[in-house]
Amino acid sequence: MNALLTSSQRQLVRIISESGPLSRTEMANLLGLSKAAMSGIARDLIDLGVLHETETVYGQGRPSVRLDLHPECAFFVGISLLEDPAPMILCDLNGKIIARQAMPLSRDPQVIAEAITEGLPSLLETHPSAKEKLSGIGIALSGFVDETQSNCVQSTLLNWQDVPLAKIIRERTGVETFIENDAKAVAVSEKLFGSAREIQSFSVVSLGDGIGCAHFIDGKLYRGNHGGAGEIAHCTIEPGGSPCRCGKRGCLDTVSSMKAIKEMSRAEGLECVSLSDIENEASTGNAAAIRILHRAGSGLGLAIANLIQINDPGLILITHVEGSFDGLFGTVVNQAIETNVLPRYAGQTPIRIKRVDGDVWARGAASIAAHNFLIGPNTN
Amino acid sequence: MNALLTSSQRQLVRIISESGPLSRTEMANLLGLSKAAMSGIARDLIDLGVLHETETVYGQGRPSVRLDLHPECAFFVGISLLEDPAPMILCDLNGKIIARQAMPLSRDPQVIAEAITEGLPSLLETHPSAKEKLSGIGIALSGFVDETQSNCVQSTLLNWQDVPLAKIIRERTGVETFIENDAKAVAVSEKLFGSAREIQSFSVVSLGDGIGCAHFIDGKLYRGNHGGAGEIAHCTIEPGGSPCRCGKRGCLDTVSSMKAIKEMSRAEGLECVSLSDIENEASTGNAAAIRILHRAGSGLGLAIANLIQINDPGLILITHVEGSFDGLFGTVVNQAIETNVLPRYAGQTPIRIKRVDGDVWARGAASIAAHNFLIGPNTN
DNA sequence: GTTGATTTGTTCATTTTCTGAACTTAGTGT
DNA sequence: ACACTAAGTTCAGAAAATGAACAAATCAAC
Repeated sequence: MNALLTSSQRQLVRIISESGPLSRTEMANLLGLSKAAMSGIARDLIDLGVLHETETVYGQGRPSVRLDLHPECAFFVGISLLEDPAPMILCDLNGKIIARQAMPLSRDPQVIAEAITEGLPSLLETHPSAKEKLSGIGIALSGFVDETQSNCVQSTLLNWQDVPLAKIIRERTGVETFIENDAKAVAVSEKLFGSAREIQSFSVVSLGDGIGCAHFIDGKLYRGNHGGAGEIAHCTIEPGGSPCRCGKRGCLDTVSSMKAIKEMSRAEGLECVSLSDIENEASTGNAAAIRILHRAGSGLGLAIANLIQINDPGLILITHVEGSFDGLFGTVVNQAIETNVLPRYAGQTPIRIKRVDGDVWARGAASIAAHNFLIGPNTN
Repeated sequence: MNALLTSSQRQLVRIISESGPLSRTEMANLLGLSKAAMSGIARDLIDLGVLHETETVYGQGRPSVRLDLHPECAFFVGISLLEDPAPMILCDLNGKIIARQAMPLSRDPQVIAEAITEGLPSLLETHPSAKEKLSGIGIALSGFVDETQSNCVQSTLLNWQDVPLAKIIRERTGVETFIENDAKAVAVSEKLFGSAREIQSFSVVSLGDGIGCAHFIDGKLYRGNHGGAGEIAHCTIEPGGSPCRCGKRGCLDTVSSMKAIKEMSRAEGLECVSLSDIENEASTGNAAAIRILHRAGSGLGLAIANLIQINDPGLILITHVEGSFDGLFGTVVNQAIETNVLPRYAGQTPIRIKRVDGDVWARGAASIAAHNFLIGPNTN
């Protein structure tokens, strides 16, 4: 369906998805086209059901009519391979989740493809036009993905090496499929559906059992030369520090990930299932808890400060699933960022904290499919 | 002159400047145009004197003829405001330096504009067609420059705050003028004229009295949200370390810049005018010299390792004016990079060392003008 | 109210740009 | 000398964008 759009039509879809609803005149200016050309392109896209007219904006002169993407012109399926069972969601172009189900996780690509094929019909049944308008499947996983978003180059969690997962699923289901690293998928969903819509360059730091990070640069996901951009978790934060599972020492992952915080707590004899537990201990004055949170927060703050110094992003978005960010940990993180960023910049880079729910990964996965639908593989 | 090129013509110029000489068929494929369209566009550009035919490549079938930019279709002037007197060079589209002269440095933009206007005629006289084909002036300076490459937002060295230098010079000389941060200018010249031509994403780290850094990402200079991308010099490398002139502590600048190395040497009673001096001391076993070089090298290596982890560039190009990089310092830098990069990546990111001469900044400045001529301000 | 100013969006003839197909050109391989 | 291959050209026709005139929908002012 996307293939039958002309290049101008695709450009238009792209700027609307980036800038939100726009009038025809605004779009003409943004694309450098004449009003006459715009008029035709907009009409065609409305006829195709891709665009629709929304609010009317009154000013001096004839009011302008904003055009927006029709949320139900395309549907996407997103699957997260980070949990077992693997969540599987159906959502529309606005990122609205329409249906949710789960499938068994497997390490065998063929079995995954089979499970998806089996799960699809019941998922698509939840909306009358989802089946015919299904435009892509997205998959989020922990690991490295190549630039075609088709092959998983390496995944420790899944024990994969050069697995052409997207191709296998594409062949099995007949639906366009793309895979992506978990953190990068979250960044794309924040750009497409979330709070970073209008920001061209930003970084997402996702805090969970591990620490993920991904960058948008000049409006595009930057994947890095080997797909490894954003591997902040293995920045050395404490030179000569504790050994990390990656083989080196003092990685951010050994200090500030939830996994590390839990382990350090356990070593100190503290009960810690979630961040709140140790925050509670700290608030009652437990020295060990305070020490752990301080160390973790300073580490994460330093890493983010380095990121700011190196890339000067327009926003740092910290996403977390754990309890809260208002306690000692969050405070220390913010302080550490402040003290390690060039004073000229301190406070200049907005830091936004966002608590996310269990749907992040699946929704991120769906956004990968949506992104490929909206922007397409080619950057023409 | 550039203004009269059509958008297709400009696209073609851009891909040749990025990929080097190409045959018409190759260009047609890269741009997604038909051979017929290419034929016409190429003919027009050859008639305009922008392109010319170079080697003929024999294979099966009719041989293909590579087209390249005509080096003398445009000339550029580059000026470095980093030294007094300020070097001023004339170069062609290949970055070949045709003439060199100098002008007095000033902190008054009007005086600078005046000095340039006075210096231009004699510089342009050195080549018969330079005057009529002068296509831009580029200026490199130490400080922050806005995204239009026209205003200097802030420069400590020149004691400037929001100085519209490019506009002033443009008005005074009537020539298109762009300014840029020194490190970013070097990155552009390496992409355009240097050893990073074919690499889409890379970072340049320039080591001198200070430490500069700039990134190319997906074929474009990434300036950062406030023009501050690459301010690696003020990454915290030694938490709680020595105070830096920026106001914080333990910045890379206080450990690994030539300025820092020289100061540390002096504090230890060692004579140190250039890096070679202290390298010599170290090679004779002087413990203090070894300690200083170790500390400086580890710091720089750690910072570069962080950069690799965060951005996964396709190349790190370290430029330096000082003596050599084969001694202890260079060895320690490389070791520190190795030990602080995720083992999976270690050795995957090429590190290239390049000794540069005194023309770097002026040539970098000229490349900024060339870049604006070739790519244009608009990314259409 | 009515009128004028103002800006959005449409229509249509014209121009610009690109394509497809046939063709020419300049080689290689046998 | 002969077919074979691929590069590049030509040209008629299709596609896309433009400019200018115009219709539409509002505000502001009298």
